[in-house]
Amino acid sequence: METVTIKDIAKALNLSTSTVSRALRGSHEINEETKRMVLEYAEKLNYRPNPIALSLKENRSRAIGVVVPEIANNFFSQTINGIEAIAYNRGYHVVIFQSHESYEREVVNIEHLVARKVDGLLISLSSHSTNVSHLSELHEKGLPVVFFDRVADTIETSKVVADNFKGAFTATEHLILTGRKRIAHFTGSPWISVTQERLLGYKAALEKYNFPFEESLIKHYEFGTNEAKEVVFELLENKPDAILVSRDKLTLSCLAALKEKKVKIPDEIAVVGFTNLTVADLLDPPLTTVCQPAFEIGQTAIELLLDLIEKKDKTPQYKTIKLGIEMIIRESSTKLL
Amino acid sequence: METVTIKDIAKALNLSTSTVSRALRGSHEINEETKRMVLEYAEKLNYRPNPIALSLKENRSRAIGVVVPEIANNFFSQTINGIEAIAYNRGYHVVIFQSHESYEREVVNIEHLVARKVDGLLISLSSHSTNVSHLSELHEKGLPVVFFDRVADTIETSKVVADNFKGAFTATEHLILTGRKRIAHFTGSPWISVTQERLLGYKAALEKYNFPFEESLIKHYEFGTNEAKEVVFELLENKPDAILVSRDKLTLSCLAALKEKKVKIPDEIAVVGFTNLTVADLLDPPLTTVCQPAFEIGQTAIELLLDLIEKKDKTPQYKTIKLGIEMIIRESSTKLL
DNA sequence: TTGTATGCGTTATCAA
DNA sequence: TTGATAACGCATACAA
Repeated sequence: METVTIKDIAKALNLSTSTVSRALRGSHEINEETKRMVLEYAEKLNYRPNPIALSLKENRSRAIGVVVPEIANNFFSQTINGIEAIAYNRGYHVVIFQSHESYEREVVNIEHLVARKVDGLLISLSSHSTNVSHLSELHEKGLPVVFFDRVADTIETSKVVADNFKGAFTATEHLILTGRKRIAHFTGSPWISVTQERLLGYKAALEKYNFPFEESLIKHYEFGTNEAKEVVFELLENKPDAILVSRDKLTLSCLAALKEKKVKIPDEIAVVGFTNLTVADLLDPPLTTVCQPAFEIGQTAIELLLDLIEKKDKTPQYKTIKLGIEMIIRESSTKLL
Repeated sequence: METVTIKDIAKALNLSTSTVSRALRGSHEINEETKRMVLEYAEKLNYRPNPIALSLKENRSRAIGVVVPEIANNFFSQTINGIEAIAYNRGYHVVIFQSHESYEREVVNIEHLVARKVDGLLISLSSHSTNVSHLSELHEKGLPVVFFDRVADTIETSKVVADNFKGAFTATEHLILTGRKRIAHFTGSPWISVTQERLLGYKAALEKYNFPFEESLIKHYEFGTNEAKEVVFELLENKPDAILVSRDKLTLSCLAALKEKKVKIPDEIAVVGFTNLTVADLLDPPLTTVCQPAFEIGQTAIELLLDLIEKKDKTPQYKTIKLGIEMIIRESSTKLL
């Protein structure tokens, strides 16, 4: 795979590489005629500057590193689309890594990205990343980092999240107002920010209506342990009449578990899922969802990051942006209440 | 973001950069004691070789470029997981780009990847890539390229696909054997390989059972045009009693369209979807699917690619691998036949 | 066993 | 207006 370099052009045109470089960069300290010649010839040979050489020289790459727990997930793939849409327009490209919910993989991924001299980092923490020193070090060294969705409270930088508290509050309130008495919450690892916020929202709604908080109605599922369905079965033993579920996969597992136990939805148990599943409408009954604005989260996050990158000289303006979350109550999901 | 370089180590230890380099590379032409010292100090400073400098020097990157139409799609995200699993173990990393079903984006993506000196390319063509000269040129220049799923017949290199012919044949035969008389086929752009293979399988099954082939029972949907649901409505005018649908999104659109028209599935119309949707079991009735081995396709593709890359000196051994496809007939989807 | 010099592709600085 | 040179980080051919 040989490629055309400035040298090739210089040799062919009997010029020095610096002159060719100037011509290509559109410098003004150059003869118009020479410039024309160079550009023409470069075009003919389909010359492309070598970004690797540029990276080495400038110690940057015009690339953004993105680390997500997984991409086979509606929320994250939609977020990535939002990130890409903006990055593409602003001349950056996006390098995506998956942590697969593993702390170790996350650390390795980030090392790779840093070694590759990404100009900034967008990250949603793996569910096992309780220690974030790998990130705080980078942040202190001056690498622009923006968190989205699963954030680290201990690191002071920009963050973009959905209003998980409000989402959980609204969903729980909805269940209460439609007559549910024993509302369970099936959620993810207790130490990730999203889980905590949702749990708080759930509790706040219970409190508002003077519902008792029952520990046994909360179940956490941790990735890579037992089957999520089993956890739902345990939950069912405590006789909930509604379940508020966090995240795509847990929602699917919950529905599968209920189906397996032949539980009638929503007659016996109502379900509300925090999910960006595209099939919620097709289910029977249609699933009531609390939907995160994934695309917008991605867009907002990359915009904040690019701002940090491009104003790197000034003292950084960190922002935490909380985007509205939408609850979609689909017809018939509450029909029997 | 300053980083530790060989120079820093050399200076601190009063050595030349070459000695340090040798120590780090584990060369044998070096004093054991010096080596120990260097390694120790490098460890202490958390030295990491700069892959960009290496890329510039060696004209390669230990990175694989992957171009897919979109990642917010079960099939492709699962494929990417397969690719990553192998690449990671063999010391390569994976750079993912989306063509968003656009020929122009695909061309730009590939240019980026080539400029970044990827060691090889894995690609599933966008639905608008009828012209593949951008790829054949690269292939002729010696860049290892492996196609998966949506392949280019005109380029002679390794390819990994599912047995789409057989999948469509089996599905159609299943519909025939369960008593369907007017089997429609709702599918994607006519010029992509997958569409063609499936169409052939569908036709072959009809032929085997002496069913007439009816042009009006075939509908193609092209991304970015009108609504997929509208196309299904058109199809319904021709009174099918079964629909074989290609791809995730089309299957969802088809189900949504049927639901909107209050068509009873499978009583009035049976549906079989070529899809890797994880919710097929949860639908009512459960959806019969023809399921591509996405993870394995990814694994196989990257293995072939790495073989091409690592045996670049020898004359390349191109293979076309067709992986088995699985039809999952879920209970009750045929209950009334 | 170690050091010096060179080159990968590009641009910035300085000299002509 | 143009050219020569150095530098980015690393590895290696060659010299010591």
